Amino acid sequence: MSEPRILLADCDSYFVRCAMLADPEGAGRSELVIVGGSPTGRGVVTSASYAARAFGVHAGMPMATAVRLCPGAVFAPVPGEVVRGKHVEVRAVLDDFSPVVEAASVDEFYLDLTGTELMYHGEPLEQTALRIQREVMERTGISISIGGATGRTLAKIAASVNKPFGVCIVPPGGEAEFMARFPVSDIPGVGPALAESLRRRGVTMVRDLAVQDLATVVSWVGDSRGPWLHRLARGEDGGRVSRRGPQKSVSHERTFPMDISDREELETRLLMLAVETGASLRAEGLRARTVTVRVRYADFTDRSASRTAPEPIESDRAIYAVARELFRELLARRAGGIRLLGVGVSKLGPEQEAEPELFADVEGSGETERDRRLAEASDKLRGKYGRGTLVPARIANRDPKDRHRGRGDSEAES
DNA sequence: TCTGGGGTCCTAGGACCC
DNA sequence: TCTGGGGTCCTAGGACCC
Repeated sequence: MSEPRILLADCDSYFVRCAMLADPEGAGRSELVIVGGSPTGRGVVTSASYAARAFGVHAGMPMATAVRLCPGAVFAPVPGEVVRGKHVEVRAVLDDFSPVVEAASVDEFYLDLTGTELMYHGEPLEQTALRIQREVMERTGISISIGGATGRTLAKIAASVNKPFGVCIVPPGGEAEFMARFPVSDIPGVGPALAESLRRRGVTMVRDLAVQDLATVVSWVGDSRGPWLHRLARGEDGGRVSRRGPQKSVSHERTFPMDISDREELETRLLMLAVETGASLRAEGLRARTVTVRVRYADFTDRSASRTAPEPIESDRAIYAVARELFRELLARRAGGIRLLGVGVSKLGPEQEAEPELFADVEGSGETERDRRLAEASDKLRGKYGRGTLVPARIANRDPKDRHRGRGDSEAES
């Protein structure tokens, strides 16, 4: 068996690069570019150029803060179309280099080059990585950084070492030494909560963790994360590259520009979200058994309620019917201004082409054949004439100015 | 400074069944 | 009489990732 040879290709400030390509005359001409929600709204920074990062701007920061820190920047919305398009282009280049490519997110790809030594005539992994990097840049205009190691987690950490446009390969056998220098919070999967609980035990760096025995680490972080974290601290990374499984949930949520207390207004928003979720579900060719409603109150506490139907559903009407019941239960539990509302579906399965009479009025699902045909018809209309063509009467009857409020940032780009 | 939107995975308790 | 153990499903909440 040859040693695992795993690469992580990570696009450098990907959303910024896409925004520059989407708007060559605006963002494309500036060094200071910040991509995210509206600068005056409640959004956060999705990505900032390296020049803007020098001002202290970083992903996840409220836009209002970013404006204050870096007022001279060009503020751009998320360029959804370019983001999706370049993802496909980058992927195509990577497919030419590796038989196994896994898209871990829109801007990260794992490559498994295990067993390709003959194909590459014994070329050192670093040379291969440099060639991949150059070719991605030439063919797509996207800058990537590449990390390489015998496991996926180490490859991912390595990719961050020489960013941007860098390559870092961890030599086989050098894994433990490589890991020792990092804070535990640099390990993907160790977030603020776990890092803080380790810090209280005197562990900040991976090297502090590596000297602990397995039983101790398990007693600290639990049976499921303990063995994983213990091995990783020693540079033992069994993580390989695999195809992603089927999608498990579909959801849409929206933070309002101002908190909303009015129930009618909230139920109208809920309907819009149910329609969006239904459309996304059907676009994937899926049906769902569980509907979940999520509410975030003004004080940032989240509450959710979910219900699982005996039979899968797919129509906007059926999703909304369940969502409204759940929403009213949530409101009964706690009143007050609401900042965010979300509708999600899970327990997904494939859409079935079945005999209409077999599915008509299925006991318990509350969804009829008529509901499904109506949903299918509106999908076709939307596909033909664009989103917003067909909205439920309750939404269409509202003031058009009103309809625009509170829409997502990604829609502001068009 | 006042905190997005889309996901995945884990935990823990209760219901229900054998 | 007052008390088993395991498996599976559902629900709510939370950590984490990009």
